[in-house]
Amino acid sequence: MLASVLNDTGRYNPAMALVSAPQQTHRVAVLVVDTVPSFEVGVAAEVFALARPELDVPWWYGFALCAEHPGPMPAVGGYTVAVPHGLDAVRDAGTVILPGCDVHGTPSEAVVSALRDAHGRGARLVSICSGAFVLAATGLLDGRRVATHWRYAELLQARHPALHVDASVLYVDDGSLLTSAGTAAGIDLCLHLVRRDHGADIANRVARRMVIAPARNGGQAQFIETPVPARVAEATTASVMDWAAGQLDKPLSVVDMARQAHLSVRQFTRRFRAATGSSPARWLLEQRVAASLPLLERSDNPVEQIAAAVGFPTAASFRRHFRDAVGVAPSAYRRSFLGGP
DNA sequence: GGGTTTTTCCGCCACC
DNA sequence: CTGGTGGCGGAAAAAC
Repeated sequence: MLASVLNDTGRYNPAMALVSAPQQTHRVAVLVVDTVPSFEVGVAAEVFALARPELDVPWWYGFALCAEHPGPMPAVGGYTVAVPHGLDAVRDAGTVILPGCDVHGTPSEAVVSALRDAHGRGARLVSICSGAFVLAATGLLDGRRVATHWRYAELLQARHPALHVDASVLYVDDGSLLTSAGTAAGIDLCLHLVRRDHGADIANRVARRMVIAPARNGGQAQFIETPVPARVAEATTASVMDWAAGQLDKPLSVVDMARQAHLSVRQFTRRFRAATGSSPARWLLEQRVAASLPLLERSDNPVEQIAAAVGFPTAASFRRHFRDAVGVAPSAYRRSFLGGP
């Protein structure tokens, strides 16, 4: 195990970064404008720069860390990063990531025009946290829904009144312009890009290797996908998921969901997997367990009653699946809340 | 726990 | 030929 972990740490070679992905759309440039935000740059490097020989994909990303003036730059944490690339990397990239920066800074004209040019060429512009301030300076976000860190939402809105700043979502996918909330939401957004490029299955495997949840708890409500022409599989699946999530108290089966989608069970299962990377029954089970958590925490209804309320056929099967998913029995879980510190 | 029945999943193939 | 679709059957999982 240890050996495989060590082998997996993939060396980053700046000289190779821009040639390892043959096509422009596969190149990711991370553009820093002042102090290097260690965590966010690290997230992008982890998702896009790490070698992933275990995945059976036709291509993976090229990666370039860049700044207007390449060379040593201070990083959060008190060390120095030798930024290897200049704005050329932005011109060559299909995806440009703007990690957090000083919200009181003003991006230079060179940076702004490099970003506008990249977007004009069809590149995706992606911000994490306060990176939205740099993106907003280009004017490209005007009239659009935008995510940023909740601490900066008001400031961003005040400075760019034409934006619709939404502080309640993890990220917003507006096709070629994507914005995300505070630091860790950058992980969600980077995985979302992988999902768009390679499908849910590959994205889930990347998430698993990063040892994080493939999609954050709470389902659709926490992120918004605007106009992007949603793929058929995602549209049908999403509406059935909404429908099913609204009546978890009933013992719905995969057959019921397929009927709701007006598809054969076979075809529905196929689309569901294409859209989510999981199977309908597994997803239903996860939803039921997730729905039981607040009931256990906030009510003292008997476990049997909660089992029925979230659609388990019997309390025995609820206990079994709860233990599988959470690690402890429902009663023990509740006790840990009542006892509380 | 252990055995039986039912449900789910997925490769495969035939059909537009 | 390509690509979406539906059904079959057996393995695996869940329910009982």
